[in-house]
Amino acid sequence: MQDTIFQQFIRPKSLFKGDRDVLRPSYIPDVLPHREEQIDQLASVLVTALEGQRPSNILLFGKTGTGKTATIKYVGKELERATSGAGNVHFVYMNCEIVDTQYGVLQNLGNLFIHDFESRIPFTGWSTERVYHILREKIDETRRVIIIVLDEIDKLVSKSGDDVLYHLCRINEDLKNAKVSVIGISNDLKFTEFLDPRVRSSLSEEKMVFPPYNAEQLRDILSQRAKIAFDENVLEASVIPLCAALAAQEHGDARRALDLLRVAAEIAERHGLPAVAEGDVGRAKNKIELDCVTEAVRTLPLQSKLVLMGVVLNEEGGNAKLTTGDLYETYKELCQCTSVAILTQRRVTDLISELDMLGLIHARVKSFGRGGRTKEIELSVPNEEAKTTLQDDETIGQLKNYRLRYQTTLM
DNA sequence: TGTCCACTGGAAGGGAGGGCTT
DNA sequence: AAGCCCTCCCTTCCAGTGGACA
Repeated sequence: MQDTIFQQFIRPKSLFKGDRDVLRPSYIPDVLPHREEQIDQLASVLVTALEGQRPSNILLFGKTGTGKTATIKYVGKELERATSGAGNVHFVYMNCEIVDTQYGVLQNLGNLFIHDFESRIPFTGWSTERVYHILREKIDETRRVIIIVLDEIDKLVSKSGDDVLYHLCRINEDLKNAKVSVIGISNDLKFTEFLDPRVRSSLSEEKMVFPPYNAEQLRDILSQRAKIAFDENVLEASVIPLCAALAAQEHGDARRALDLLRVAAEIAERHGLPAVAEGDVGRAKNKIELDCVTEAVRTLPLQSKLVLMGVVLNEEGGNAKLTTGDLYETYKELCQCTSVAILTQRRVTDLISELDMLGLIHARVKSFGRGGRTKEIELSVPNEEAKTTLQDDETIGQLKNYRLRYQTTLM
């Protein structure tokens, strides 16, 4: 094989033993280290379902990567296993970041109980009230205890209010044969403040908080998965502790720790190395951060891209901090250049807030006394990265080598 | 102490676009 | 075809505001 034209393309032996999905956060292992307490607590509440009774509604809190989703899915699996054969408990999971409207949640839930394709609830067209009616009917027909898990429930509430939760919390009053209990999962401890008091008390019959993992616990989690994912001696001794330490710094995020390990291994593999070294973890960290930025920028709507481009070009022109007014002027200029409709300043302030929430820019309200009160805006990601990704957009691409006409500097 | 600037950010509502019902 | 419903994106209107300045 040596000296043939194929030599350079031969892929080195994979560093992964088998399925690399083991290192993805979506993988649910058979054992969840350091979540025994939470599992027991959940089991003690949900055991009621096995007796055919409605378990209390539960709210789970905890930052990202603290194992909330994995734990609840694990418990759900166990619960269904415990009832195998009888099947009198049905466990339903829904992520409210993906389905984030009232109608959407009811429609998706409803369709889980409708197996006949013809009579499925359409994704639009019906009144919410009607969808709720069907859902209630279908749930009642099951004659089971239904446990509905709403992940990222805070996203649903902040976007569409608490009407769905109100419906779901009082659905039992209208059911004759089935029983429903709701489990909400949230990153945000304070989200219940926005709920109607009746919904709040009903939903938080039981509350649980998932603490962040510390570095030691993260090491255990990584070691457990690494055993499944890699052969021995593929990881240098310092790799897992380093991944764990880096993730522990970020509020003990197990998801981040797993990503670091997986990406580090992929990098080492691509370089044809026989093992993963400490340096690969550093490279993985940079790659993950950069990928997050490019992905966030790439998927922005055009108007937001133009606003961001305004920030990028201002920074390039030496105007690193700008006000809403300045940015709006730049934005209008860019719209004219690209023949895009100009939005109002009110709308652009919302886009600025969205970019801020995505972490692409940093905008804080600042008062300049008689100079008025406005936002001070700066880019919070590398300029080059943002610009290159923005220019991949067909419309923004027209602005290559564009120099701003309007330029001011902040006092 | 009051004024005033340049906004901020809430509220209400319009209209386009998707699709169902009658 | 007309009449609904729901969501999304956007506009219009406007009360509220932190702090420099007179």
